[in-house]
Amino acid sequence: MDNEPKEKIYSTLMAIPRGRVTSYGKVAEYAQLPHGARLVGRILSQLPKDTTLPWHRVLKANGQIAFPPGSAAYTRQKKLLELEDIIIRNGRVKLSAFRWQP
DNA sequence: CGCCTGACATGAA
DNA sequence: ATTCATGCCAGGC
Repeated sequence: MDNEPKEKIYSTLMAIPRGRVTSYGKVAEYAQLPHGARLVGRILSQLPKDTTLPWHRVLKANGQIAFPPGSAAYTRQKKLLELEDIIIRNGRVKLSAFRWQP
């Protein structure tokens, strides 16, 4: 089967160091999925809740969380990010953390 | 088989 | 900086 993309995405996620974040588009790019930003989102949405992947380190291209502010998922992700020294200011993550290079 | 939706990205007004 | 519209891919109905 063609589970390659999924595995690729998993590998990319695991490759993100602590205290650093990236965007769906970048993940898709490094996972060899051209224009697969939504695919990444799809995959993450289908991740099991007991996953060990750092999905919380994945944000939108503009540095915002992909969830509506105030929602449970948003709060959860923000919490996880703050635990990694990634402070969120006005719904926007610190740009310093956004520069992640493979 | 066609239409709609969604953890996105980008460009233009 | 904000809002609207379009493009892409996969799934669900």
